[in-house]
Amino acid sequence: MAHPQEDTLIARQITPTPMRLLVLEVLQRHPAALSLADVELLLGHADRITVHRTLKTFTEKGLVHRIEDGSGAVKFALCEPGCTPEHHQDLHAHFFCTRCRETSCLPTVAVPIIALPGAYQVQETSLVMKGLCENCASAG
Amino acid sequence: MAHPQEDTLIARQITPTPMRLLVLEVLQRHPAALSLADVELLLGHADRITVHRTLKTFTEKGLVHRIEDGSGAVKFALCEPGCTPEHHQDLHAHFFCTRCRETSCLPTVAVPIIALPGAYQVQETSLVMKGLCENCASAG
DNA sequence: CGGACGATGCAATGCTATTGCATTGTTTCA
DNA sequence: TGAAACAATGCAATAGCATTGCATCGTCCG
Ligand SMILES: [Mn+2]
Ligand SMILES: [Mn+2]
Ligand SMILES: [Zn+2]
Ligand SMILES: [Zn+2]
Repeated sequence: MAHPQEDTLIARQITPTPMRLLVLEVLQRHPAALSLADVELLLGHADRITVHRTLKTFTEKGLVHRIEDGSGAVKFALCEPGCTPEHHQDLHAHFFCTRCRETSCLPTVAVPIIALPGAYQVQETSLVMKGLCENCASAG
Repeated sequence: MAHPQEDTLIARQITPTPMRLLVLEVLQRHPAALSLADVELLLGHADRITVHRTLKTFTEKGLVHRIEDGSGAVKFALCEPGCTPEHHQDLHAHFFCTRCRETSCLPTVAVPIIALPGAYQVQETSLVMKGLCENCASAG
């Protein structure tokens, strides 16, 4: 067993490959949510498209979730262990810092369940807050 | 007084021009939030960049608000009369239909005020729900 | 009239996401 | 074992949205 990450991938029915292990490591190592460009940069010399498809596979298998924070680029973050592509356990809010442009998960802030008037059928709810993150707020 | 919309623009300190009156009319006529491409299409032969700058001006003056619904394109919708660029009165949720790709304001659904742990400074909160709109849900 | 300023429109560019296709590598099975 | 089948990769190309540069036009003053 070379990498402990292999089990993580296999558990989600993702064939482990060197590239996928590298992307997973980067996601595990960084606390903030990462965009495609972020991952590409952190990996050094990785092909952008392969990383893109890796993240797409991870999303489809329930290993990561997508965060649309309005920054223009979709961010990705690891899911909780219990998540599946259909039923995510980690339905939490996200925070986008307008100063350092970092996006972070707020695992303690649950997305509220809201009853809509009329015949709306809600499939997904996203709650994004913008402002200054803890670092930037204290840095002035 | 040629157009009744002129007063609306003047009240927001926006110089009325033919293009701006046309864009405002389109926004008033359509209940759903509109993207830049939507407005361009509805206007017929309008220059995309001019419409873009018109919407930017409208946003800066507090006449419309931006909606980032994750569709890839930013949507725009008219604000309530009391809104200013700094203090929006209409802090409501939005709904994006995954079938017809229309985005609508939910004026009756207020964005919840959420206290964040730590030193976060929230400037703005966005609550977007995805699913089937009333039309698409009843159409099956 | 002539300058100042704002609005407009065309061209060009940047950035993100996505697809096509050839190649490589690995698994499967006769 | 060897060939077919399949998945993953990487380069090229494309699409779509947003934004900037710059020249032009029009209007408002002085
Ligand atoms: Mn998250
Ligand atoms: Mn709205
Ligand atoms: Zn920050
Ligand atoms: Zn719909």
